[in-house]
Amino acid sequence: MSDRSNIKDVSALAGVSVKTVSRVLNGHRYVSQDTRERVEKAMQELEFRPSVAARILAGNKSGQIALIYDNHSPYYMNQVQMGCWEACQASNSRLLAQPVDVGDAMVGEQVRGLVTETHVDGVVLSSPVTDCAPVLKALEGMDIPFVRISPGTNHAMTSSVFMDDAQAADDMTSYLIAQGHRKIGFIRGHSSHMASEERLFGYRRALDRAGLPFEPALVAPGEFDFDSGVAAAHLFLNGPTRPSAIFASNDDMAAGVLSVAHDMGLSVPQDLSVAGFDDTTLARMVWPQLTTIHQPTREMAFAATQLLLQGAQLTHRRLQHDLIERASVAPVNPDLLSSQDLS
Amino acid sequence: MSDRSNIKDVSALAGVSVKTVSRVLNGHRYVSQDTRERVEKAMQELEFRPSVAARILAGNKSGQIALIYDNHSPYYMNQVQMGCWEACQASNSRLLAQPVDVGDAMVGEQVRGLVTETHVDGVVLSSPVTDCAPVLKALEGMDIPFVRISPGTNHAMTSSVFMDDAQAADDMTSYLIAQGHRKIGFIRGHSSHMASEERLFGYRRALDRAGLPFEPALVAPGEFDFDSGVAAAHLFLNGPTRPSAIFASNDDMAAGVLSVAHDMGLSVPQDLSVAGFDDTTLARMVWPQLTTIHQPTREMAFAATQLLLQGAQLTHRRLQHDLIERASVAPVNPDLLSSQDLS
DNA sequence: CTGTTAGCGCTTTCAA
DNA sequence: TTGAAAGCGCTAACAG
Repeated sequence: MSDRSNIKDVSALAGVSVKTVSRVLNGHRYVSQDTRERVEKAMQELEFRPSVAARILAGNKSGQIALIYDNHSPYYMNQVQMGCWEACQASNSRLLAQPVDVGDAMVGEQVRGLVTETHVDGVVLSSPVTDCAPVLKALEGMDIPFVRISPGTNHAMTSSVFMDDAQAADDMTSYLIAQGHRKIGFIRGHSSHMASEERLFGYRRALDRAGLPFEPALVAPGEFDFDSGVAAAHLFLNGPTRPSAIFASNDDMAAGVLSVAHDMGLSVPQDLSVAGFDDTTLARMVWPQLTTIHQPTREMAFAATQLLLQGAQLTHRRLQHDLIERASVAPVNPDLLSSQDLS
Repeated sequence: MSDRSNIKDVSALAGVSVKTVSRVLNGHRYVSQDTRERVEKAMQELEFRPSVAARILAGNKSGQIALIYDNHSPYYMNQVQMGCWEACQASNSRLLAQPVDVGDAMVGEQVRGLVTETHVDGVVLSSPVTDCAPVLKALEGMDIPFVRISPGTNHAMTSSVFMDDAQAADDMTSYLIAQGHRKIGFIRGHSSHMASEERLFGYRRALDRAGLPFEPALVAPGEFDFDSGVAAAHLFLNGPTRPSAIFASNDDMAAGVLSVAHDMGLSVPQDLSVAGFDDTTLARMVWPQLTTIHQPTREMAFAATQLLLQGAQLTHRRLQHDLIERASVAPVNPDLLSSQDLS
């Protein structure tokens, strides 16, 4: 705070009123070219930087938005932060990234506090805060715009950015079919997430289009966690209708399947193909043999932030996913299914 | 901004002056128990939240600090953010996390702008911004306290928190040597991080002490990301001087090496030992076969932030690293090195 | 196109 | 232990 100069200093140096300086600062029209230049020169000379605090207090917008997240995967959050950050850069806004604990009984209050204390103009919610009831309720009661990235529920409630889960699941299923698989186990996602239903639908649609029968025995329940994947893998691999490929609705469950496959001495993908959704790019790194649907996390964050900053009314944007094939998922060799490999 | 209540509303409801409310807000002494309770009740009733902007403008401290970083590894940044965040929580401060590009010619100006615009009370610098001359110069010229996490240069300049990178790399290298390895590939870190040089030094020192030759061909460049690890692994494993162990300067790169090893059908650690620095515990969980130097990143960030918030004068704290051995890294079996395993 | 005058919501003197 | 008044640096009406 050594020698901060203020708008008054600038106006004095430039020989104009403070209001004129303010106009220049905010890019208003109706400032003569000559005046504008004089003011800008003065600002430069004094290294003038407008106080955000003062602008907030005087005006009605802060130029700040908040990103609220509950940190699950570093990679996921990194992508989200970068996406939001880039959009803010482009709009000359500041980003306040605030972690919360969606399990905390006080989350709603925390968010309310954050918003009123900092005067942010809007809020970006990333999963799983997107579906955290206390937070949504707090935000709705505050008359502040917010956008959600991949909301699982209540799509109609706010603007949101998401991907086409049904198509993604369809793509992956079709890919597996093209590899020669005929019995493909599917592990559902958590029932509270809209995406789970969508993915199941996509799976069925692909089977249907390929003329393959839908077998209920090849669908296992799941809750998006590692243990669900383990349970489902046991169900499939020890059951009567043994699939040659297992498609999990997210990467944690796919990890569970891989773990079981490994324990049983099965090689992936020679003995069993495992596919999953990939939130983070991490899964791909960790398990190169995993073929995944890559979710465009960063792009979604960017788009969501853009939507918020542009003040778009209730807009929904669907972004494209990618199917990322890492290892060649070998066509099924039924003989191999029973052999006990080394590895 | 629907119905924000202000300090005046509170004072009216509580039947006291605004100054008294302010006193309660700031935890001043000299407020009678009775008055304090009345005020607190009024605040609660009105869901009062003090405007940060107003407090900044009126007072001389903002209750905000900035964390400035240049995002190289998501894991690393996640840990840094969490550490800073926790320290802020404890001190009731707000954290502004701001990415910058240390290569940008304007980075100094950007930081200067950030500081004066937001009125932050202090700044935490994480590597490699810790050693970014334009930023350091800008900060020094502003009379604002700042603390550095793992600075590579000018230790005496500011308070800092760091670990002994050379010793850590030395420890790991010595460990690998003790396991019987004689050819140990080393993957350097990003050149903008001073720690990279330290680690290379530690690697060389350990070799030297053990009487092993330093072979330039066993040092690969790296940029702290997954792809660097992949590239380096290819370089080593397909090159003429094939090492029996690869030591990566961070965990993202170690992951890349593991991925390649897997693709090539090599078992770790039977065919190839892989070691790395580790910002989180995640890498260790995912790859139990990985031996790592655990960097107390989060702890360093926490300590640095604490130092800043407590206004400690020129303090340096060195935190201890740990060598975490996960799987028994089998002594080298040269025969295995050329065999192409199934797996 | 430009200037004047009130505040925004708080903290800080200075009194009581 | 409490209160009254004067700003902090800016923007928002209103004038000119």
